[in-house]
Amino acid sequence: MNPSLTKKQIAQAKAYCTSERADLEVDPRVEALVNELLGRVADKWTMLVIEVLTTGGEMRFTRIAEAIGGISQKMLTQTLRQMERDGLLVRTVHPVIPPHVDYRLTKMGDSLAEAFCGVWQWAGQHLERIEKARREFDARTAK
Amino acid sequence: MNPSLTKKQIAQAKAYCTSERADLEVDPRVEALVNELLGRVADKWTMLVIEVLTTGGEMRFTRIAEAIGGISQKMLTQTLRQMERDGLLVRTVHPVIPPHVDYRLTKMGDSLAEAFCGVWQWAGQHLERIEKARREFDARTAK
DNA sequence: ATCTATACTTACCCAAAAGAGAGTGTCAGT
DNA sequence: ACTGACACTCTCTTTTGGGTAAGTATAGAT
Repeated sequence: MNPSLTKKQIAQAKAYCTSERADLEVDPRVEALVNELLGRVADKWTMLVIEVLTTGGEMRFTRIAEAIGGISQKMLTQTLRQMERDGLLVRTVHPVIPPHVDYRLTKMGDSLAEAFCGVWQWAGQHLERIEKARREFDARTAK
Repeated sequence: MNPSLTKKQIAQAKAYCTSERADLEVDPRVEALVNELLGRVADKWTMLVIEVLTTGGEMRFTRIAEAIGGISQKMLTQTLRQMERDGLLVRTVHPVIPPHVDYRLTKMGDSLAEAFCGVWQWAGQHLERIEKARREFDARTAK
C-alpha cells in the first residue's frame, strides 16, 4: 500500500463527512490509510490514556496507571510510546533519581480528544437504546 | 459491573465533552459502560461496514464484502449480526433461491456514522502530520 | 549493608481474535 | 448429471493482545 497521499485525496477525506455524501467516490487508498490510522489510534488503551490526560493534565507514569486502573506496566509503556511516536503526547524525562517522567497531550492529542467527543456523546446518548435493542434481538432469536 | 445507568449518569456522559471539563468528576461506572460500548461498536470492521452502507445504501452480503475488501466471510457475518443485535442495521431476508439478503443502516446506524465523522475527518486532516511525527521519532530513537 | 522508590525492559506464557478453507442447501441453467 | 450462485456455518491454524514476574539503575534513607 502506498503511504503517500495527495492533496486531492486529503480533500476527499475531509469532504467525506461534511458534504452530502450521496455519490461521492472516495479513493480506496485514502480509506485504507485512514483506517490503518484509526485502527492504531483508536484502540482501547489509547482512548483511556487520552481521557485521563485530558482531565488530569500533565501526569507521570504511575499516576496514569492508577487513574486508568487495570492496565499493566507493559501495556502502559507500549501505549505511551506509540502515542509519543504519533505525536499525540510529549514525554519529559527529568534526569533525577528516582526517575521522574511527565506525560502531557500535544495540541494534536487534544484535538483527537475533541474528535472522539462525538462518538463518546453518541455512546452516552444511545446506551439505553442499544441495550433495549439487544434484549429484543435476544428474545427474538432465542425461540 | 452494573449494567444499568441512571439519568444522572447519562447526563454526565453527555456533559463530559460539551462543557469545559476542568474538574468535572465523571462517575467511573459511566466510563466503564461507555468504553465497553465503544469497544464493541467502534471496532475496525464495524466502522468499515458503516462506511460502506453509508455510501452504498441498501446492499447485500457479497456486495458489502467486495466493497470492504479483505474481510473474511466469517468476520463479515459476525460483524453484521452484532450490528443487527445492537440495532444499527436491519437485515431483510428474501426467501428465494439462491438466497437474497439485504442490509441497511437504521436511523441509529446513521447517527453513529455521523458521530464517527469527527474522528474520520481528524484522521484525514492529521495523517500527514502523524507520518511526519513518526519519521522524526524514528530518526531520533534510531541513534 | 539493605531497602525503597521510579520507570521502565525482557522473557515467557496463555487465551481470545482473526484468517483460511472446506462444507451446506437448493434450484435454475447447460 | 453437473455446475454455479448465494449466504452462510464449521473446523482448524495462526496471529495478536495482554498478563505475570523478574531484572535494571542509583541515590538517599534506615
